[in-house]
Amino acid sequence: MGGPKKPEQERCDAILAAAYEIALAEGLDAVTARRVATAAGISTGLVFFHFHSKDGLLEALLGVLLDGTLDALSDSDLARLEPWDRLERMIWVELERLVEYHAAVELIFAFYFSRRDDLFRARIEASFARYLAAFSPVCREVAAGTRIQGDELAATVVALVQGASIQTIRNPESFNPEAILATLRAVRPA
Amino acid sequence: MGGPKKPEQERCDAILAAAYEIALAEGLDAVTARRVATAAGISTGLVFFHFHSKDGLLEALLGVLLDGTLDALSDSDLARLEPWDRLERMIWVELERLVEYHAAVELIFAFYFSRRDDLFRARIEASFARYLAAFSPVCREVAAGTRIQGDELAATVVALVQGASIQTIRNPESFNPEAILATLRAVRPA
DNA sequence: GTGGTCATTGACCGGGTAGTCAACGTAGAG
DNA sequence: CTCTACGTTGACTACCCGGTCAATGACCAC
Repeated sequence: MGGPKKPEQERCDAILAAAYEIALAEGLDAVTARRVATAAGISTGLVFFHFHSKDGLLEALLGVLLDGTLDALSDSDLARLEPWDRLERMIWVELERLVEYHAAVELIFAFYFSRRDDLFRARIEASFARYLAAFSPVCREVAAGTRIQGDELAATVVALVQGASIQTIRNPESFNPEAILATLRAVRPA
Repeated sequence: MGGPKKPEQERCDAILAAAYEIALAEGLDAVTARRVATAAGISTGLVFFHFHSKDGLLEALLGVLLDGTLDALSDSDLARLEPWDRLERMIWVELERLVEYHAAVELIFAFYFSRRDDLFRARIEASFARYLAAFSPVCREVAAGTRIQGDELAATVVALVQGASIQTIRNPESFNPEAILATLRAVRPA
């Protein structure tokens, strides 16, 4: 028994990397303490030593997923554009990211729907809510002086982007962000 | 051993009803042969006698879900309306249905994301595809004579409706279909 | 009645799971 | 060098799962 020691951070990262790989390749159900331990080249007990429980491991894994896929939304360097152009640009960037990270986004949805308690949902909900927060300002600008209500537009945009994420998961190859963008451009208020 | 006999149909319905109830109340993971049998007041063996395997039971349950929630889309009695009014109306009806059946829709998504093989996904995909088929004709009519492309509009509408279904699941109480409809009306082409 | 068909039971099996723990190495402090 | 603190191991427990099956009863045709 016993074996070489590594710093906590390094071990945790290795375990999470193994869990991430298994989840991507075979889905959330395949993420068991044993399989993760084997994939990381350590014993099962060590997983619990570092993450206390399986839920602890999954929470950490969810954190990795959310940090890597949903938390880059920003319109800081777009301030010079007209509001509608900025909105279009933000949507475009987001749709491209959804295509790129569709496997990770699928895992996030798998987390969301695998449980009904708040353990995972609260975290995911917070990330989703950031969508609304990110789109709201520009939507209000776009709506100003039109018949459109800013908050209603923001709700619609969020629904559209999230629906697009489902399309991306359903069929990553055939999903075409350009179709949605083209429609938006065509209904652009004068 | 042995016990009162019931016709196959009646038994299957009772088992499915029990499974449905458990799934709604506690999620898909809670649907085990034992729990379903207990809830239906029968023995575990009988579940397998009637459905052969757990996957068989889940497939049947998914069928019940899809029949009850996604398969009523139709625009037959709306032919007299202008294309755009018809599209609005269809979206409205669908959004209201999503709110009403949000628990069942959530279960459908749980089915979708619980597995990555085609056992459940193919069935759900077929139902989702019917969305596109249902919206395509009216979208083409709406697009005729405008800068909008019919098929692109249809893809956008499907994404919007499916995104709205996620919003409904996230927060059934606060989700407001009217917000989306109002935005659509505001961007309605002349 | 009698025989046969079939729904029904529940104990049972093999297997995978989360989580525990006493024993054991290893490294660093004194 | 020794002692202590802690990372590490893997066998172990308790549990629940899907699935099987011989025994059993209910029902029907004759």
